[in-house]
Amino acid sequence: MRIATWNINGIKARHDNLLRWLEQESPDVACLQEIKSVDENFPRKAIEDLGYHLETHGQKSFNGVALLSKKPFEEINRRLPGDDSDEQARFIEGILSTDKGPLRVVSLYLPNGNPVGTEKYPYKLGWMRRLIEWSKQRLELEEAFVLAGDYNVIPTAHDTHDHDAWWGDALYREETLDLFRELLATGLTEAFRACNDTPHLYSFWDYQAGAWPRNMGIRIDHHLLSPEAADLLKGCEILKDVRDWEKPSDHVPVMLTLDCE
DNA sequence: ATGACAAACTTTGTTTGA
Repeated sequence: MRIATWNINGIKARHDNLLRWLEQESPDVACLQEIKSVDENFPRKAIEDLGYHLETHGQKSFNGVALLSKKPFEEINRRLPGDDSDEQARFIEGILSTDKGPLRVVSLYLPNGNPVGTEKYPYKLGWMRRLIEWSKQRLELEEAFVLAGDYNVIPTAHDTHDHDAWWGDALYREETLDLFRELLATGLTEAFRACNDTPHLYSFWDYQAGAWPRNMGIRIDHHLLSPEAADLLKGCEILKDVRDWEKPSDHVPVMLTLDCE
């Protein structure tokens, strides 16, 4: 089973790219972020015509996540627990049946948190603490799950083109990395780094300043696996060619392969 | 030293993103 995560930066702007990519790669599951659409306006038909079941958790203008799956979802849960006042659409969980048992797949869009010093940064840290709690509770089930998404976290200096340029940013500073490590320490495996120790491979390149042609990127889109999912890990790769397409997102898809059907 | 790019809506500027 192949499970992609991709921040598409707007379904309206990326609809044709998404369709072309789904036809080309044919992932079993796709976790999308920044759909930037309310659920009622999400263009479903062409995606469903490719054979995908589609569930969204959208909001107007910003944020928004979606799950696509060739298999039907047994259950869908929207919103990350822990703060009923949080109105931002950043989390959707689906449960699938596989030949190795149930598999939970989450598409998440972790808050950016910039600028540090505004209310946005403590919102990010609070969201990460809620995700840690979610992970601890789900791990008690001892089932396979995949937390896939745009984490807005640069895990290590190997995941940026320039440590000094990024250090201190909300994506790459002590408090952020402490909580990311705490999340991993609940018992999760970061799939890409479990498969590939080559430094300076990225999943995001800014639209500005020629960041893509100069390869000034960061790796912030991740799959975190429960132990039961990590036992099924076969591979994980960044599909960077998509960044060269016409009208690209600033993120590229990252594709996880698990040994289940 | 500065700005630089894209998307959506608040739409001919502003807000957000990273």
